[in-house]
Parts: sequence; structure tokens; C-alpha cells
Amino acid sequence: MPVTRSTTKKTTRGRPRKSEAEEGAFRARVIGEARNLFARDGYEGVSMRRVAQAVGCSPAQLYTLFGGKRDLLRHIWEDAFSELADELHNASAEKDPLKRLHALGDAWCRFWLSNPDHYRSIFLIEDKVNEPGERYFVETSESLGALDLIAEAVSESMKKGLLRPDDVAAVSQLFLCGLQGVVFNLITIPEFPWAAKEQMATRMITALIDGVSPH
Amino acid sequence: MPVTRSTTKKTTRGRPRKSEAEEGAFRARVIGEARNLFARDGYEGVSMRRVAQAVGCSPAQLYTLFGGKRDLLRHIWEDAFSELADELHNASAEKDPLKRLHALGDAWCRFWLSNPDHYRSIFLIEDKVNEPGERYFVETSESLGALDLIAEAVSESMKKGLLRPDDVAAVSQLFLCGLQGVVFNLITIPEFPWAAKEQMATRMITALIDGVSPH
DNA sequence: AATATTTTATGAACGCGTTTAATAAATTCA
DNA sequence: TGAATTTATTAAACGCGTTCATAAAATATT
Repeated sequence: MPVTRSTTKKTTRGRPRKSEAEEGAFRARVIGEARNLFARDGYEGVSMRRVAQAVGCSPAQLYTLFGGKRDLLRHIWEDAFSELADELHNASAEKDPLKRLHALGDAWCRFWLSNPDHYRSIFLIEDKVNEPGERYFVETSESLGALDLIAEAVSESMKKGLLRPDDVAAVSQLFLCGLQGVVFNLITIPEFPWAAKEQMATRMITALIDGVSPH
Repeated sequence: MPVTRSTTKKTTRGRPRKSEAEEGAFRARVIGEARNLFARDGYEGVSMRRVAQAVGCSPAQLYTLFGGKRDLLRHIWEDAFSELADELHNASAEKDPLKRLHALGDAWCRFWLSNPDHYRSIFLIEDKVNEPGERYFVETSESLGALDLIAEAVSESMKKGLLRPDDVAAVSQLFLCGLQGVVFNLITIPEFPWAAKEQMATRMITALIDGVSPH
């Protein structure tokens, strides 16, 4: 066995590796082209072959930089997530923790409901469910960053006696689930005659807040 | 234009149509084989070609009886749904409408959480979102039958003053969303450290009931 | 028996995501 | 200048869901 894999080979014999800058530039170009195509024709409407053609490389080469089509898509989400992060940040400006909690939930729902295509691409997929470790949702810090903000508001509310003392994580997750449920149903079953489609998110938030309030 | 398409042609000239019995038997056979395969190897793990081979016909013929792979799957759900319907029916035995509401939500969540593969196959799909009209979820009466039972419990609870008077449909849908959110999150992000995974459904139900209770 | 007609069944193809074996390119060493 | 070696790139293939033109089958009419 080679005792130590020398940290940096002084001289290598074969073809040199692409510089990180080169690789980064190529990645960026692929992501850019893919974003355009996805935006125009949707995730399902764009094939890897088409992305490759737009970039000017072979389909196979895409797989040297990205794990697959979904992984490629993930790099595009990050824009969406940062936009969501902005809105959550704005919502966090509210001082009163209960109002903030409400604002956070509202922002979350409003964002996804106005970006249903993103939502579908991200959450509605059954592929490769059992791939352990790297999971897109948990991976993307911005996503569960919302949970952190919620947890903060919940914790603060409990300290101030605005919410019944309880397991902060559990209550926060309850909120996330409620919001997720509203968004999920409204997006996946849009033709169902939902009562008060607009107020449903607000309704969920107020109901949950009431439900975990003192008395 | 042919004035009247005669209701039943006395004699037709070409090859006679397959009798409904024949067609039904064939359908049943396909569904049976498909169910076995899906149960063994999962939805993604079974190809139409394999189903056809198991049945003993060409892949193309499957498309004369079923709209596609997903449509084929839908016929298999119906078992699952009727099982769910049974459990919901049991839950409906409870007289007290609030307790019944709780039992219904509990049954719903427990069912899906113990059949995550079914859940994923049914709910987690982004294909053909915009096909108008025939939508699997709404279509399957058993599914929103749960909503009817919930609505009944909600309505009765309101009449008895156990819940704050409100739009019955809206409140019922709120419950469905909350439950859906819990199940969705627990199933799609199983590796996340959910606090109190088991009690989460109960927590959601009680919180929502509290949230829409008087005072 | 031959033909026309209607329905059933399928072989072959399409584009898809992805893998892989082979090739091309770029460098160091002899 | 070659040969060796390492990396980059791709052509070809696989199995997939699905479609469609065509073939096969089964009947009524001539």
C-alpha cells in the first residue's frame, strides 16, 4: 500500500487536470444554460441532451460535473432558496415573536404558492428516496433555515408566555408541517374547490398559534 | 351526417369486439401481475415491459387497457384505499364528534405512515400536472371520502358547540392539510431528526382542535 | 371460397436519463 | 522524437415509457 498519498505531487506525468477556475466556469455555463431552458420549458420539458447541445458538449460530459438531471436542477434552486431566504429575513424584522411567527409562515406559503413549479420540482419527486446521506431538502440549508427562524420565534414566544411551554423543536416542526400541508395540497390539487384558497395559510397559522397558546 | 347511430347494430361485419367479461378478466390478470411486481420491486423497479412479460402480452397491448404505467398503478391503489376506508369507517364509530375527529385524523396518518411506499407512489409525482379533468387524487372517491367524514365530524362538533362556529368546509380542509403536512414531511424526509415522530400526528390534531375550539 | 370489414395485437421506433468502453488530448520521461 | 501516462471527452449502448404503422385475427357478405 502507498504509505502516504503525497499532498501535492510536484510533477505529474499525464494530462494535467482542468484548473478549478476552468471547471467552475464550465459549471456556471452549464447551470446558466440549464436555467434558461428549465425556465422556458419546465423540468420535464428539457432533456439532458438538449442542455448538452445548448452548452456545446456531449450529454455524457454533463455527468462528470453533475450527478444527474436532478442534481443539475439543485444548483438552480439555490437562487430560489436565496429569494425565499430574503423574504424570510424580511419577515424576521417583526419584533413581536408571535407576529413574527405569523409573518414567517405567511412568507413561506406565499413564496411557494407563487412558485408552484419550483415547488413541484423540489418536493414532488419519488426518485431515489432511499439514497442515504445526501438529501436535497435537508441539504439545502436555506430550506430548513426557515425552521430555525420559526424555532427562534417559537422559543421567544414561549419565554414571553405567549405560547404554552413545550418542546420548542416539536412545536416548530408542527408549524412547518402545517404550512407544508397547505402548500402541498393547494399546489398538487389546484382544481379542487378549496374553500378560501387565499386565507388558508393564514387560517392554518392562526389555528396552530391558537392551538398551542396558553389556555 | 349519419342521422342516428343505431344503438345496437344487429350484425357487424368485422372481427367482433372482445366481450366485457373477457376484457375484464384480462384487466384483472394484468392488475394482479402488476400488483405482485410492484409489491416486490416497487413502482420504479418494475417496467411496463416486465409487466407485459409476466402477463404474456406485448407492452403495447397494456396501453389499450390502461392509459399508462401510472394509470395501471391507480387500479392497484384501490385496494389500499379501501383498506384506508375501512380504518376510517372504524374510526367513525366513535360517537363524540371531537373524539371522532381525532380518531379519523389518527387513522389517516397511521395508515399512510405505515404505507409510505403507497404514499409516495400516489402523492409524490410531478408528471402531467396540468392534465385537466381526470386527476387521480380527487378522482379516487375514497381519498376525499376522508374529507367528507372529517367534515361531518366538524359540522357536528360545531353544532354541539365543541368547535367555534365557522365555515365547515374550510375547517375540514384545514385538518386535512395539517395531517397531510405531517405525513408528507415524515415520509419524504425520514432522516431528519423529527422530534416525537410518533406523536406528531396526535400533536397536530390536538393543536388544530384547540386552535378552532371556542375561547 | 374469396373478399371486405372491423377489431385486436404487436414490432419497430422515438426520445429519454444514464453508464461505460473506447478514444482523444495533454503532459513527462527516456 | 517517440513512448508512457494521466485526464478529458465522447460515441454507443441499455432499459425505460410510450406511440404508431402494420400485421393478424375474426367475422359478414358476395
